[in-house]
Amino acid sequence: MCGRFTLTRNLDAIADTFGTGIAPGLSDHEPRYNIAPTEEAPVVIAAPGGRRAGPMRWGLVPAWAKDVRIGARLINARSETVGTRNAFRESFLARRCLVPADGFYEWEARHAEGPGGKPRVRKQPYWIHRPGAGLFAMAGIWALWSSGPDSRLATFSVLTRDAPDPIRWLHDRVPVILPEDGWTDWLARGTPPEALGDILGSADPPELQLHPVSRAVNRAGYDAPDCIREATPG
DNA sequence: CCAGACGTTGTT
DNA sequence: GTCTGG
DNA sequence: CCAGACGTTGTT
DNA sequence: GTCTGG
Repeated sequence: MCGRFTLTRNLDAIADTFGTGIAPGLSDHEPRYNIAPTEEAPVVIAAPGGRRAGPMRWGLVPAWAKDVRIGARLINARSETVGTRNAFRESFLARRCLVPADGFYEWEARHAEGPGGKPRVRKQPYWIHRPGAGLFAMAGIWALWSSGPDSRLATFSVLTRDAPDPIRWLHDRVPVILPEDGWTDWLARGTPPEALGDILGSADPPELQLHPVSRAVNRAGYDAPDCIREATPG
């Protein structure tokens, strides 16, 4: 499921929606139409002076990891089990975050014929977003990893849940999207684990729309407005 | 006890 | 670091 | 998530 | 087919 997402709004809009200050590393954020695993994105956490948005790498690297490469496999965490998994539990209990987004992608495998009648699969991407393409908060967890005495890397993972009916035909999992009234408790250090489960379990997904887009988005590293432009599939 | 994994998705 | 499997 | 690689030796 | 990188 959530293997790509968009964040086309500028920093002012993010700061405004999430009530954050901006960490130094974010001052140059440009609209993003194709954020892929291992890339950096702005993430909101609770800080002493209030919420703060700072850059983190997508794909959680636990503190005990010997190698950053584990992060490429830890881009999603199932909300149903995130509290019990070795790789996620500590982050779930102590380091939760909001991942600002205004859309994400899912793919439909279309079976077609290639040259010589050979079967091949065309992967048709769909952009999924709120009506009006407003910002929303994906539930996330994060970790700090040290590769040496002076180098620290902040990484995050996006929580998932069963897809709601309007999306299910396309995909059975979606990111957990937290309503604004759950943000503070989700981010707070002191929220008890039971309450966290309630927040995740009661998070009704917002109304979502989807439409097919150019297969240009399939290529990680291609990041331009036509990633979200409506395309005729097939 | 030690060694090795630590995760999700989708597809059939 | 902590859990699971052998 | 998708796309692209998947490997080593030795030579320049 | 499966793993890695983005």
